[in-house]
Amino acid sequence: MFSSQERPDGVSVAVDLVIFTVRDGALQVLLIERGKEPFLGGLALPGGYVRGSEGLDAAAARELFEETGVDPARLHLEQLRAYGEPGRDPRGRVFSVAYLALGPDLPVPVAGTDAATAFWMPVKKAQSAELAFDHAAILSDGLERARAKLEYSTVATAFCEEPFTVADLRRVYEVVWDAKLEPSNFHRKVTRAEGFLVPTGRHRVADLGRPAALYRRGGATTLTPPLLR
Amino acid sequence: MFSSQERPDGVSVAVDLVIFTVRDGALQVLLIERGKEPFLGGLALPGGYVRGSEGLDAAAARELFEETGVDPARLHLEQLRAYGEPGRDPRGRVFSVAYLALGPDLPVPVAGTDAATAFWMPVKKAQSAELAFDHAAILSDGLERARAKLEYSTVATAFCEEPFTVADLRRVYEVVWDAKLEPSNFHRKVTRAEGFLVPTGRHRVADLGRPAALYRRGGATTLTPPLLR
DNA sequence: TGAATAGTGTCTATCAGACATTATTCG
DNA sequence: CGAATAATGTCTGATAGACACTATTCA
Repeated sequence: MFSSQERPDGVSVAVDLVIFTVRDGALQVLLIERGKEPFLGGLALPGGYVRGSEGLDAAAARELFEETGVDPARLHLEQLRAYGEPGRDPRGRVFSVAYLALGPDLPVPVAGTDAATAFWMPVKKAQSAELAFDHAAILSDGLERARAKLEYSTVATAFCEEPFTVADLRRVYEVVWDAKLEPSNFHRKVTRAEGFLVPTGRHRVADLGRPAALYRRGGATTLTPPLLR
Repeated sequence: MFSSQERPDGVSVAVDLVIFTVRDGALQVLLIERGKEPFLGGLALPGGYVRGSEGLDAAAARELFEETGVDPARLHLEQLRAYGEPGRDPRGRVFSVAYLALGPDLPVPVAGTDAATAFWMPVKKAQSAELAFDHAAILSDGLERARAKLEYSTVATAFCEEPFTVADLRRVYEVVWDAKLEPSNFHRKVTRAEGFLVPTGRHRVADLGRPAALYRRGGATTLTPPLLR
């Protein structure tokens, strides 16, 4: 049905995941130590081939579950972009569609199906490390996407376990943007933004200081007005 | 080297292009009438298979040139996203990476290499028409990306042939956003935005009214402060 | 001069950051 | 009470939209 010129052979498509969480006061990314060639023993983003019967989103959700054991419904998962430079994978022509996943501090992930070891690493450290394939570029794109989305969307709440406080949310912004934010102005802006936070009416008592009001995620996905960096 | 389970066979990767221009006071998209099955005679976005030796960006640039005869360097070209639902192409497992191209009112495009007929169609009309594959969704995603990017980036100038006037640029915003903008406030904002417009010192005399100052694109890619819809 | 478009100035409500102040809890 | 954090209030400068006004051209 196709000439080989029109429809190139030997092509495969994978998904790679940039999974971020806030942990120990730092933005961390889930990495694996590769259990096979190429880059055996090297650091890489989790991922795998898309199966014949599944779509890209489904493949990303499946890989997410296999690598972390976490229900994908509890995380924010969105497509980042596709990568397809001819030399990006020494095995041949492998296209990769990268996904960005954001979630609360997750249980330490289990070993994946590739018998690879998965673990969290601070993003700053991961950017200095040598990552396999073009994963350094994918990580960089994922970080920039996450930073940008915090401005004009409500995804920052994906990093928070419900219920959460305004200070919890502020620490997410501070860690992702690597910047200090004025607590009182931040409080005013996020509580006034329509559909961002829903008060639970309850409070969380800390070791010190006035108890903070607890919130759940609101229904809005876009943040109006945006919170500018 | 690979088991068939790990690396699925019979997979191909294509690029599809959402090419927008402003023409006759409306946002228009480049469509082709398909010259072969499937969807023979139907309307579709231009596109084609990625070749063995080229990357995604290169494939998009090549297809752009083949469909429009226009030097890709003169257009803004960026990746939109990847599409890969199993049933999206009746020929089999075809992944598509969609690109968004924005350019000034281009010469009427030439027939493509697939012996297909290419032509401009107003976006509103194209959204009512039946498009092949999942191209209606791709067009919709492209339109939303273009609308959003006009807010916080300088890409709107990609629609203007240099040199251009502030009114030319305003008409781009009005057509893409489908909204009227206050001319005087628009003028103030775009001329003050750092790196957006570079004055040429020259003016364009119209049939009527005071001659308008002519500008070229500035070096900035992000628009600060953003122009909100 | 009148019509039309370009460009500037002005007014006001709103919103940002900065920071003071009050509220609530624990030790 | 003192320390610490949460939450509200206040002040000021910047900006947005609305719109008046001036500038420049052609017929």
